[in-house]
Amino acid sequence: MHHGFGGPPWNGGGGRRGGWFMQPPMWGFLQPCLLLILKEGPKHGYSLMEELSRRKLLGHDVDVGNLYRTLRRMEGESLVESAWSEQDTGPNKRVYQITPHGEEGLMHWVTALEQRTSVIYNFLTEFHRVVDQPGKSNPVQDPFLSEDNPI
Amino acid sequence: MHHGFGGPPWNGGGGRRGGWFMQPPMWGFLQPCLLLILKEGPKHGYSLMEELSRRKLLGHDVDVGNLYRTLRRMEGESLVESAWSEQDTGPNKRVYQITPHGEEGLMHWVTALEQRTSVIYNFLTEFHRVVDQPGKSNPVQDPFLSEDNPI
DNA sequence: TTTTACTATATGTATATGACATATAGCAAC
DNA sequence: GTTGCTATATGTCATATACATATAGTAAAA
Repeated sequence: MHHGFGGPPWNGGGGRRGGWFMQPPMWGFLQPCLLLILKEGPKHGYSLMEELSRRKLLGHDVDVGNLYRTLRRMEGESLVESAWSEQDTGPNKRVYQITPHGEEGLMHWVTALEQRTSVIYNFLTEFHRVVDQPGKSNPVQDPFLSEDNPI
Repeated sequence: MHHGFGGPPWNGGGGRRGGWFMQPPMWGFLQPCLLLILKEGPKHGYSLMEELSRRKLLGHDVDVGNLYRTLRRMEGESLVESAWSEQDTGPNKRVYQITPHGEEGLMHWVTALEQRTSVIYNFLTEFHRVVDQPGKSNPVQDPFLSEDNPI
């Protein structure tokens, strides 16, 4: 079934590439993923990308452009530090290291994600309470207003 | 401890109002919350706002401006429909009703949130694996590179 | 009567992140 | 010389949020 209206891809609008109901983005989640990997030890951008893919931390493909831009932003916010590593062969690498402020930021992200889990759990519970009602008919469709719904 | 650098409030940057490490936003989550409430029956914007606060579905305060803007966008995407309800007393109300396309969108959001839960769970598991290591010292701080971390 | 407060809808503007495309460069294999 | 991989980076647009502000009806308080 084709809907003519627009809107973002995760609402069935299609977006630029016409995908119906794609996954909405998990905002800002790239950052704590990078901090977590960097907490295990210094790494450069490309290997961070590979590690994100390998361990499937993000839940979706990594956008390389966003990865490098995010790392530079995080450096500007003193969450990470970088230094050039000159290679004997191949292009040089910019190696990143987590800072104490970055570790602090990671801890706060962990707290936020724990809270987020409970918020989602609460939503899904409410959803099933509303939807999985055996014997109860769906809410009014027509007429628009009814005595059951005093607005 | 005061950090001089900028950045968004959820990175400890302070933002406009100087709060350190506030919660990062849960992007797009307002929409499924509205759809869920509307699945129980038609409602107007202001009462949707009250219901969101009362049931604490969002996990944070509702921004009234974003609420009305989101409802208008959702109507443009045919997720909801609206009609003016003329009041005997007080200002008129624009009453929203969920559409079949909106119910479909809600279902896809539920799927997305279930996946999101597992992604967060995976992240938190990895985090505790990395951090809660009794007897293991923290990763190298200085020198920047070490033999333990062949980059 | 002016002010305050509540109900109700809406717009203006700045910001942050994501999605997608593109640019640059070293190096190796074919 | 073309393709492909490693490695870093910018350009541009879309989208949702945060915060401020505007408008209007009603009612109670000052």
